[in-house]
Amino acid sequence: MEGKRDEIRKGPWKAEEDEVLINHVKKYGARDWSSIRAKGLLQRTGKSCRLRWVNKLRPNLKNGCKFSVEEERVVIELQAQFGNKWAKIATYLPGRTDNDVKNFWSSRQKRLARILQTSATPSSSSSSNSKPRKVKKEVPAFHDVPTLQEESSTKAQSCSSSYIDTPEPASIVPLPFHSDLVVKNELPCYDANLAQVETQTQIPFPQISQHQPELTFSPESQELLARLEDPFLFNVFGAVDAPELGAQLSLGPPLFDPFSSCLNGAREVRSPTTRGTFFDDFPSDVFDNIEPLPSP
DNA sequence: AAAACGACCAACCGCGCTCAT
DNA sequence: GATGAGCGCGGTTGGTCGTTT
Repeated sequence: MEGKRDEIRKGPWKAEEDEVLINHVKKYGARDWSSIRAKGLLQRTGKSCRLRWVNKLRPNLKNGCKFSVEEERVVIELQAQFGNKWAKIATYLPGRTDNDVKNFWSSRQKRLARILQTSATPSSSSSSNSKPRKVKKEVPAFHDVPTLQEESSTKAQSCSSSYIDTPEPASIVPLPFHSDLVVKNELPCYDANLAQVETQTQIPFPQISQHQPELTFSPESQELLARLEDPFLFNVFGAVDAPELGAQLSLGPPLFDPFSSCLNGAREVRSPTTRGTFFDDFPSDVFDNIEPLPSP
């Protein structure tokens, strides 16, 4: 009874709770989180309230938007520089939270790891045929590449970031290998902020060329780079799934404006001649020359 | 049609820092 | 200077949804 009142509520937030929290922030600002519970407004810890506000309720969040290619590149570069300082990295990505960045990076790492693991798996292992499905499933992971934003159609409703100003929806046509195109440096806040950090002057991606020794990669990325030397392979990966690799090899620009696809909910129509089918036709033993990664 | 699997995301937890007392 | 509350951050977990077989 009385204990119930003091009970701290956990789990998913209800709309009513959100409303209370928003009202509190309107009145008192985004602080005094603990007072929310002290006042009996919510049975949530201050910590939980703050998290909810920061990650979901704050204005101008890009909830439901996939990371764009540009954003992904920013994350990769900044991660190489700062390490897992997600909050810091998030400050360079308007509308993104540290949680977003963290989740994104985590997913990406898993994906990369799986790709590499698959590619490093000797074809002999497939002789067992124990898990044919696995192999089949791994390959398409590559042509997840241009479709980072694909699912945005299902979840993108609130991509109303203040800085996103996309006049017209970009036509979502995969342009697989336009490596001659130059990535436009359109990161809104990125440059301005980067200017404060000396070592970040290299970040605008167009300058990334085939040999750019000053580029700093995380040890992990360097390891990946060291193990994957087939440039053609990287081209297939494209600029998204292994952008740090792609950057090194001067891969192409973003394939389309992800924000647009996010905003209009359009779903990318994959050309039959994109990387996807490319990999389908790829000889399975092409990866045989890639050494397996040591277990981390 | 259903099971298996992977991707993604929201939320929690623990630790460390800051600041007021 | 010591201490405790509040807060921020990074790591982790669990649930949901979509895809593949």
